Amino acid sequence: MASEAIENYLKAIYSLSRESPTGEAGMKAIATLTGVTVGTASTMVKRMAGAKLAKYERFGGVRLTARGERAAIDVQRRHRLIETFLVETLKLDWSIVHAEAERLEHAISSVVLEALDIHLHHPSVDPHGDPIPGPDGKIRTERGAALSTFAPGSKIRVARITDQGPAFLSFIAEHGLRPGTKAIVAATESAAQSITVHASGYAAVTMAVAAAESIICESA
Amino acid sequence: MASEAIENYLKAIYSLSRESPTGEAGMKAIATLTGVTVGTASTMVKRMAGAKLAKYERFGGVRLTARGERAAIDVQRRHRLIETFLVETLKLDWSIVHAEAERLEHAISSVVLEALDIHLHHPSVDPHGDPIPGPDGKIRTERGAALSTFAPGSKIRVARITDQGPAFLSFIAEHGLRPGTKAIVAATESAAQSITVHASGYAAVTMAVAAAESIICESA
DNA sequence: CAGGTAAGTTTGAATCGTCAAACTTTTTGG
DNA sequence: CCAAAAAGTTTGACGATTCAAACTTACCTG
Ligand SMILES: [Mn+2]
Ligand SMILES: [Mn+2]
Ligand SMILES: [Mn+2]
Ligand SMILES: [Mn+2]
Repeated sequence: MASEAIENYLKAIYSLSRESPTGEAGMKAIATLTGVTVGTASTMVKRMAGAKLAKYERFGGVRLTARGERAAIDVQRRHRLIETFLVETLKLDWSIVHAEAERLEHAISSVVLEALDIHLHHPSVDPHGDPIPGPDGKIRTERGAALSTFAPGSKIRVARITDQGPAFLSFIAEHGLRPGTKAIVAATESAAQSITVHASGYAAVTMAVAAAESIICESA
Repeated sequence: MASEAIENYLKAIYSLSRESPTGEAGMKAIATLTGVTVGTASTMVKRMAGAKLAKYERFGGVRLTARGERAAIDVQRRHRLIETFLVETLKLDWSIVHAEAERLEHAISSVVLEALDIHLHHPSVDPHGDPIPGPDGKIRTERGAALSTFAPGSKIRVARITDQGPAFLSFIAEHGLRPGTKAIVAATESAAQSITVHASGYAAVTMAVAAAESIICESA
């Protein structure tokens, strides 16, 4: 099995290459996401290439091999099931579970994981709305567009939150913006680079368009 | 915080010195319990002494400092609460949970731990009958005597199992011998070094006296 | 008490993961 | 096209944890 460190690199490379148009991750981004210096990331990626988990050439981008990708998805499944458990069963606040899962994901065995999955009745998304990969590594495709792309008057449903920071999560939850809630885009103000959203039963909230990029929604 | 390795040494020294008459643990025993060579144990204990977690002198026994003991008890609390959770909530078999908890105990934060404690309604013993230390480090004293010390005809109640091996645990569970069950000592045969126990609703079972040392019971 | 055995210690080496700092290559904006 | 800037690579070092093997001390047994 991959070490805890390697598992973190796998996740980082996986999610970075996911959102990059080239399908490759840069060293700098890998280093930042894993909280390590660029030199360290470079060294470790080379080691991962030796272990047939990643593929890269000097000064070129990094991508995972099939083996590496599968391993990354496994870690992601563990992470998301654990987050779901922490919120659903232990009633922890969704704003803190990401950090907790970051450590537990490396210590849980597949026996415990599958028991957790059964206990939670095979959830399909985690508390942030991210899809939970199946035990076979299959992931349901994610739909939706950033809140920032909706026009005033749009009726939306929050699908996912891509910023896992506790402060942001707490802030938006106070205004009802959690995965599943419905809301209306009340206004956009291009001069102020702001967008105002109103979830029924909550006070309307105005936030920067940049912040609204982290809220993925569907038309509703 | 202590590293995962150090936490394992802490637990080993703690439980060994607990059961030793001198209150000290030997290097050989520490090494065996942690699955490491004696040289490594020696090196690590010296390091722990430097960190004021253990106290020892060359060629003398090892004991924990107050700080070390407190840290060891914390790990034990985590271990036992996790075991309880795995059995009670996730319905895993008690014969395997020890090994699982051995890894998870190092990854769980106090926030998650206390949430687990609440979810389980503050259990006082783990699935093997071992007491769960309180968050303050207090441990209820353990009563009972080894099954091997009871005379034929004794009515007993199983209190704890001190052998955490899956094979032994599965074996005795098949004969109803879990913490809490009542049974009668049907016979002892000194020539065969055996003892026969009968739990109501189960077939009587004969085992070596040495094996019966691992089953702690009270008169009932 | 004298050996012999068991227990404990030291040393030298290896692996893993990391950093800082020097260096190299690529990219980018005039 | 060309000089900074950004990105990436290497090297040397370090701390943590471990092993094997040589060595030392303590404990027992006849
Ligand atoms: Mn992690
Ligand atoms: Mn999540
Ligand atoms: Mn452990
Ligand atoms: Mn136990």
